[in-house]
Amino acid sequence: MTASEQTPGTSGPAFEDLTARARIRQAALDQFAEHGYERTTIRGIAAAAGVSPGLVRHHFGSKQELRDAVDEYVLQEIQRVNQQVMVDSDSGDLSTSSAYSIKAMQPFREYVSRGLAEGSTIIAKMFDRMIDLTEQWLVRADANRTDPPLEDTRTRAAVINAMAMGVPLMREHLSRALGVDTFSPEGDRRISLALLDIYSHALLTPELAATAVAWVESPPGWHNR
Amino acid sequence: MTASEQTPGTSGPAFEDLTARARIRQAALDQFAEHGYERTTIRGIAAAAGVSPGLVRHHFGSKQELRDAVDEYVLQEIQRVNQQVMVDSDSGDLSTSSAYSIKAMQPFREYVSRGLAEGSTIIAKMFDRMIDLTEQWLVRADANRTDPPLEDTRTRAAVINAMAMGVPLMREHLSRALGVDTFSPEGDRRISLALLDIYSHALLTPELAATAVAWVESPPGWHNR
DNA sequence: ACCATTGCTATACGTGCGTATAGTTGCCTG
DNA sequence: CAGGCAACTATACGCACGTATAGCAATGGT
Repeated sequence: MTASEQTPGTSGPAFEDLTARARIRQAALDQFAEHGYERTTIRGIAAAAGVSPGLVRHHFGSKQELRDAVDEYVLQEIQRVNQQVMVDSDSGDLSTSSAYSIKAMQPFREYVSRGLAEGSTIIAKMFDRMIDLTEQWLVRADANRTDPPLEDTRTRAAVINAMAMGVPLMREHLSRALGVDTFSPEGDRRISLALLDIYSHALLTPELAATAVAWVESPPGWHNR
Repeated sequence: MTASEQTPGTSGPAFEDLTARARIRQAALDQFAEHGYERTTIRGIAAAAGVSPGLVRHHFGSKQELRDAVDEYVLQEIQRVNQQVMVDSDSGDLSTSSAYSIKAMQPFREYVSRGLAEGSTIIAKMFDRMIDLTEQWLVRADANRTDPPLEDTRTRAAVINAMAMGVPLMREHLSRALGVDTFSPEGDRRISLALLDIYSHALLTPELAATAVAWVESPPGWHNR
C-alpha cells in the first residue's frame, strides 16, 4: 500500500535511491499531473514518497510553495534536456528545434497540460515562450504565401499553440476515440501522423474560407435576410 | 454582497424572475464554468442564487447530482438552440451546420470546456458527437485529395476536434497573448479570422511533412547516427 | 376546516484538509 | 565529548466543506 511509482520515460536514479526531498518533489509531480492540484493532498504526496506529511511542509513550506518548486523544476529540466539535445544535434534550424522542444517536454507533457489548464503562473510563461517560437517559425512559412494573412503573426501563432495544446489536454477523450492511450507509443505515433496529415493539408478551400470570412465580418443580425 | 450575475449572451427572463430552482441551476452553471467543479462550493452557489445552502440539496440532492442536472440542461439547451437555428436556416448543408453547432454552444463554451477538461461523463458524449460531425465533414474534404491520408478518418477527426477545443481551453493564455479577452466580441472575431486563415492554409510543406513522417516512422534510437 | 405536500431556512454533524508545533533521531563540527 | 543543526515524525488545531435533520410557512385539494 506504500505506493511508489516510477515516472515512465524518466531515466536516472531509482526512486528509492533519491533523497526524501527529491522523492517528495517527484511524487508531487506525478500526483499533480494525474489528479490536478486541487485533488492532490499533501498526505497523498507524503504517502507516495514514503515520508510523513510533516516532512513535506518541512522541505517546501506549503502546498503552494511545493507547486512552485515543482513548476520551477519542470521548467529547468525541460530547458536542460532542450539544450542537451540541441548540442547533440548539429544545426540551429528552427523547425527542427521546435521539434526538439516538444521532445524535451515529453515526460512532462501531462504535468504541463494540467498547469496550463489550471492556471499555473510559471507554466504560463512556457506557453508564451512557445508562442515566440511559433511566431518565428510562422514568418518563415509566410514567405511562401501570396495572399495577405487574415490576422497578424502573433495572433495566429497564439492560436496555433492553443490548438496544439488541445491534443494533450483532450487525452482522455482522444484515447477513447482512438481506442489507445494517446500517451502510449502507438497512440503517440498515430497522433503524430494525424497531426502531420492535418498540418500539411488545408482544411478549408479558399472559397469556403472566403464565405466564412464574409460571415464573420458581416454586421450582427445581418442574417435572417 | 448578494451576487447575482446574468450570464452574458443568454436572453430570457431576468435572473430575479426565475424560480429558485432555475436560479440555483444558473448559478451553478456560472460557478462551475468560472471556477471549475472542485473549487465551487454549494454555499457559494446558494449565495449567488440568493437562497440557503439547504435548498440546493433539497432540489438537487447532492453536489454531483447538481452537476449532472446542469450537464443535462446544457446538453438539451444546446440541442434546442441547434434545432431552432437549423429550422430558421434553409439548407441541411453539413459544413454550415457544424458552424451552427458551434454557434449554439457559444454561451456554454466555457462550461463545456471545463467539463471536457475535468472529465464530465455527459459532456464527454458531446465531444464524441462532435467527432462524428467532423468525420462526416472530413470524408467530403478528402474527396478533393489525391494523396492517401496518413491516418484513418476517425483519428484525424478526433485530433481536429481536440485541437479545436484547445482554443476555448487556453482562453486565459490566448487572452494574454492577444491583449483582449477571447470571449469578447473583438477577441472572438480575431480568433475566428486567425482560425480561418490557419484552416485555409497548410502549415507544413509536403517536403517538410515527408521528412517528419520519416522521423516518426523511424525505429527508436535511429537518430544520433 | 383539515392536512398533506412543497419550498425553504437554520443548525448541526462528521470528515478531510492545510497548517502548526513539539519532540526525536542522527550526524557533523570544534 | 559536547553542542548544535538538519532531517524527520507524531500529534493536534482550526477551518471549510458536503451532508443530514428538524422545523416553519404557504399552498392547494378534499
